[in-house]
Amino acid sequence: MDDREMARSLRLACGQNLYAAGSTGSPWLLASGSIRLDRIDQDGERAFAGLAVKGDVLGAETLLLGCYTFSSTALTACELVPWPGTSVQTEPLPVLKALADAERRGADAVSLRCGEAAARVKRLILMLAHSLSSPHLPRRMLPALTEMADITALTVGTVSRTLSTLQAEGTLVLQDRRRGRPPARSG
Amino acid sequence: MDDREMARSLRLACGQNLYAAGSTGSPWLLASGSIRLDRIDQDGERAFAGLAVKGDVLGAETLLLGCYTFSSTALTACELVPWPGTSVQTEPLPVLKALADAERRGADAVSLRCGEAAARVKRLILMLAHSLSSPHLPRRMLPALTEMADITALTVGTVSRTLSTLQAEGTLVLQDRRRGRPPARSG
DNA sequence: CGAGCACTTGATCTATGTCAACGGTAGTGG
DNA sequence: CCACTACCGTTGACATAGATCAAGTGCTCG
Repeated sequence: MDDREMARSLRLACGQNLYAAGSTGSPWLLASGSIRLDRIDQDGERAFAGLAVKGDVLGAETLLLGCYTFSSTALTACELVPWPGTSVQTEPLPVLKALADAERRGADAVSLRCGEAAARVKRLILMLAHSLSSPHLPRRMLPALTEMADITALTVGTVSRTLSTLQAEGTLVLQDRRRGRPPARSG
Repeated sequence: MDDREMARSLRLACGQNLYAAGSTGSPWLLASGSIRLDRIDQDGERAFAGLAVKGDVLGAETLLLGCYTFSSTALTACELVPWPGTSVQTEPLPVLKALADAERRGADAVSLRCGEAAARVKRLILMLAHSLSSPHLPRRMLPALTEMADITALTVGTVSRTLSTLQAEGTLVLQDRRRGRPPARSG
């Protein structure tokens, strides 16, 4: 990333939207944080469709379609840079990277719906914190329980109980227990 | 598709593998039928990762990586043609089509894990039969119950009961009730 | 200080899993 | 042609993970 791109980079607070499905725009590279992708299902409901983490490319489909297929919302604070940046857009290689990302993302999202509640929540936390080595996790790294519940197809209550169990076992150590109300959203 | 490609096209019987994760190869376009994609999860288990239907591109990641990311197995009889065929591989457009397919596939796979058993099974059947207009569905269009159970994260018993209910309701009409043992597999 | 939201926790209910028995179909080998 | 075998699918009885409903705590903001 050169200086121009650095200047065009974008920060999102937890809960902010990056873009909405159908709106026009261009692709982004997620430099840090985690983002939730949603689409409108056949019932008109906004439904979870994927999870993007550090290093992933988002919205590459705009190169083909001009507009975004999914909506995207920051699960935690995020940093984004324009993509593919200075390299020529007609080269296939960066697009193939986006393709590989999209495939892995889809498979990961499916795996968050497999198995028991504890396994699902653990897997989600590992995906969100996969760069961290210690089990000590700042609470702010995790999205709200409502989000985690949505992503894992569990309920808030179950996620809460599961997290308590994991902490009691020592599997997970969260540093600041409570979240409180998030900062006011501007999106 | 020109004559050369037609000649290189491939037919798969229900249950046959097209390729295995990690093996070398090139992309395919699924001309008819449905294919299940799997990957090896962190426990070494083969886990459902996506569902490809008529018109989808499979294995586009080989253009980047040389080898397949997922394993692929025919859920029903399939016809495949090499992709991107005669068009130049360095052009980004076909790759972008593969990208869009991969994204939709991921979101569809997630949606098959949402909601109650009946809704999940219904959604799967619609995806497999989306080209059909009538509710009358030849049983051979559907994959084995074990596959459907795996894909929807239900059990064989539940899928069976759900299908019975849907048929009793008249929501679904299957034409030949039973499947029996599938033909001997050569792959 | 009051309102609203995020989270926790308890009691109860239920959809679905588990376990098990059975029948039907297709392939196999005599 | 007829067992024999191996699955695939169906169905029932029972167990349970997680949903639902509900009450309560503690943030943060205005």
